[in-house]
Amino acid sequence: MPELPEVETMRRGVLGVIGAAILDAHPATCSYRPIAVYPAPRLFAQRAVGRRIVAVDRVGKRVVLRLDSNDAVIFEPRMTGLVLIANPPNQEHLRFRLQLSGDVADLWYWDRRGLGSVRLLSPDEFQNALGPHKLGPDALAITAGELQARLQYRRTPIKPALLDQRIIAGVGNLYASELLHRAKMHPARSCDSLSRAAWRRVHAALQEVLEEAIRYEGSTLSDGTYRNALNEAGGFQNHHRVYDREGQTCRTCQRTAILRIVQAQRATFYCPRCQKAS
DNA sequence: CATATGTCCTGAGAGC
DNA sequence: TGCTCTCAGGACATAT
Repeated sequence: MPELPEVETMRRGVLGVIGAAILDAHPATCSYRPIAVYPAPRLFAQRAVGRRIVAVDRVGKRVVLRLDSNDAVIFEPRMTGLVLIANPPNQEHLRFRLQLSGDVADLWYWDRRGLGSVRLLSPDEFQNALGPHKLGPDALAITAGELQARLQYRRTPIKPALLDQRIIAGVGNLYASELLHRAKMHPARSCDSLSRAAWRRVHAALQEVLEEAIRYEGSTLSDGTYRNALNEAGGFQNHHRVYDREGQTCRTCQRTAILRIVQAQRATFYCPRCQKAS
């Protein structure tokens, strides 16, 4: 489940494509149901071929190639997507290929479950699909005040609220649990019960955990799906304090077993001693 | 508007 | 051992 740290790692891994021109753009032959490609492949290629890549950005949990035509190519990995410049984990889940000019390796989109997408959007389309009414401020750029202002009157539990991309972009299920543990905040605490000091704690923990996870190049869970652009595993899974650690001892208090609960149909992990309910 | 639920997809792992 | 079943969760559609 690539979240902000994993997608940022993918982005950094493909910065070498900046300056290259797109020679061809097409779905990979794949026996599975095709992933979403927009516009349809023929038109996609028509608009992409011959254009030069001028920047590689991240927008929430997506990798974005900016083209000299002002169009953008958006890779959205969702659960199991990868943006690669070498050695895919296997051939059968390769979904899309961008052939590039010069010495630059081709850019591949690989996706085991195929829930992700590859899109080419005009500036208008980009605004409609990924503009500020669809996505909140980036999790690495948001201030403590903005975070508080956007959530403080909600009556929902804080953990699922942090997953709402219109509020804040980039946080997913894994890092929501991790950041709340660092903030010593119970995941079921109602947003409208948090003090200003508590919001500052949550904000500081958010920055901390994302920056640390980026340093370790993201989390590769036991299914091994997530890889960086060179098909290497991340390292942050070894530093998780709660995620996927049900029944194991809390690394902070050294005495309490981590609990797993379900909120909004998603698994939440927390330490009942370090993250008090009130 | 806010909030809740169902859906897509594949493969790992559980249970019998 | 081999089969069937559940589950993982990002984003979006639809319902309340």
